Amino acid sequence: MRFSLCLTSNQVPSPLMALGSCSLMWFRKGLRIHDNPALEYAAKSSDFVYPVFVIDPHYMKPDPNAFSPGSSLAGLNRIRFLIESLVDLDSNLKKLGSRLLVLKGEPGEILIRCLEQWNVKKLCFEYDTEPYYQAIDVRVKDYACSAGIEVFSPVSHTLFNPADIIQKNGGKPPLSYQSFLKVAGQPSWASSPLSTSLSSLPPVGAYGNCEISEVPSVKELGYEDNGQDELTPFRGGESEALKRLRDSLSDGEWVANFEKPKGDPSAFLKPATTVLSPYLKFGCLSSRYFYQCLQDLYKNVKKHTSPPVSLAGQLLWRDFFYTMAFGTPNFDQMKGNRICKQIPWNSNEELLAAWREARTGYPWIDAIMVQLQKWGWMHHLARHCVACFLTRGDLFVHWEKGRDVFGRLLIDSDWAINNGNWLWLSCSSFFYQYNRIYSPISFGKKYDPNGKFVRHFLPILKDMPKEYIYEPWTAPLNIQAKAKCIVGKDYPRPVVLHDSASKECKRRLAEAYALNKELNGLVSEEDLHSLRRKLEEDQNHDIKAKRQRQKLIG
DNA sequence: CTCGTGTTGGCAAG
DNA sequence: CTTGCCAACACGAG
Repeated sequence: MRFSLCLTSNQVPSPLMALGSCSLMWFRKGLRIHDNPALEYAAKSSDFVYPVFVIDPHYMKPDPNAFSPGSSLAGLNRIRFLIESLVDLDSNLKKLGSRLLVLKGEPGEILIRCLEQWNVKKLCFEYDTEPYYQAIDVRVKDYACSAGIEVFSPVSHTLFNPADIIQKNGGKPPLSYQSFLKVAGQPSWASSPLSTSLSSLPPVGAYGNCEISEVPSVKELGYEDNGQDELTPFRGGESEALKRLRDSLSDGEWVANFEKPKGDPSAFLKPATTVLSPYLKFGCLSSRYFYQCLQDLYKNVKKHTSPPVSLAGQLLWRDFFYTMAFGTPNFDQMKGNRICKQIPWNSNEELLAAWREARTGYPWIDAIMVQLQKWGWMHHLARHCVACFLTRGDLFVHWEKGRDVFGRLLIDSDWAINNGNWLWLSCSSFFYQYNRIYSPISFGKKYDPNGKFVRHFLPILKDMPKEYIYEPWTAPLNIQAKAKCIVGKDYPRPVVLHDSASKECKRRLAEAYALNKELNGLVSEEDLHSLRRKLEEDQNHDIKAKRQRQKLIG
């Protein structure tokens, strides 16, 4: 376990010190009691513990200009999930004789003010590898060190410490999952049981004139009841996370035989996966505890699946992306990203909006996008389908645009994993077989030939016969009329033709790959610009040639 | 340099 | 339900 310790004890003794030693536990992710080393350390030999959560306006303040209800960064479903998680955390802290102190403002600034006012001796918080927190944490740590406050910042959000893996691999993160597994080995903590219970916590100290509040409601944060008919069915919080974990683990056979690629993306009444990702994202569930439970279960069965497809393999994917993201400058963009292929994506706002607003005209794609808006969660393969469609499969829109939409609307959206998967799906990194394109028609049909998933999330198509539900534009007009869904009026026509669009995408990627190879990855903005022009010229030439051919035939 | 491998494509044939 | 083919890539081990 890594932590930084600063004991430059030049602090002037204050009269308050006689009251006993105080610790501050700063919650950000890690919204849990179980397996929380920072909380445990804060509680150890302290007379008072201040459990603090700072409401960051950057993340929580309503933004009326955003394309969906929520803040500028997070949709309402995820904000609600976070609030529920905080309410649960507060209630669990109360059971231990403590409570959650909620403050509002820029987190670094607020934290420093708390440290100043409360005579804190130990500052404890879970280490966070995201750039946003890295910047805040440097500032807070600097202050704490200069004030002689001990800082304890353990890595407990992931199975491994990304920095350890990078070091073991010679300074660079392992670029493939298999090499990651080899370098990572077994987690250091896995040999002994994790500490998962706390019997009590020291009381909260006096907090003077700091503005403390209870966990606010979504309404108190300034969000109107938007009257949306269907909200996410997933409730936030550690209690819910542990319940869901126990439910999943209770079917040992299911866990032992779990194979990620074999799940049914159209299952929504009973999803084909655990739906523990949002709880892992906020740390309501410890990934280490989950991993340990899985190892215990595997020990007691005859045979079980293995990484990458097993359930434990999914946690390792999470660590893989965390490590890649931590060790790759500009991981969240194409420019200046060492591992990202430079591709002349377009920034067609109309195509992007059609995708985002579930009106591409492909019911399978649109239904998934509605599920994203309403639930903030979709099956992994459903995410693949829409991400592929937006980028390398059909629309050739920049993956960063899709990343932003997912980043906002998913309740489990996680900076490292979201960016990693968009790099993957767009064939920008990790995965390069751009000929393998998910069909927006046949992929969904394979799992759900009757279109139950489409009918649920796109009720306008609920009476469309199953023969046409994945391609309603092919239905004869009388059938469209009978189904009360005229394509072009009640439901949009396809924004592109999949056959020709996907062929064009493949051609563009082939050209872009060749350019990346030729320039050894050092593709400048001008290079991309001229490639874009060349591709357009070729396309126009193709179209003209086709017209000529048609003229000759006609 | 070659060769094997890579979490999850689509399609047709057997 | 399984197999082979499509057309083809990057990466890393040797």
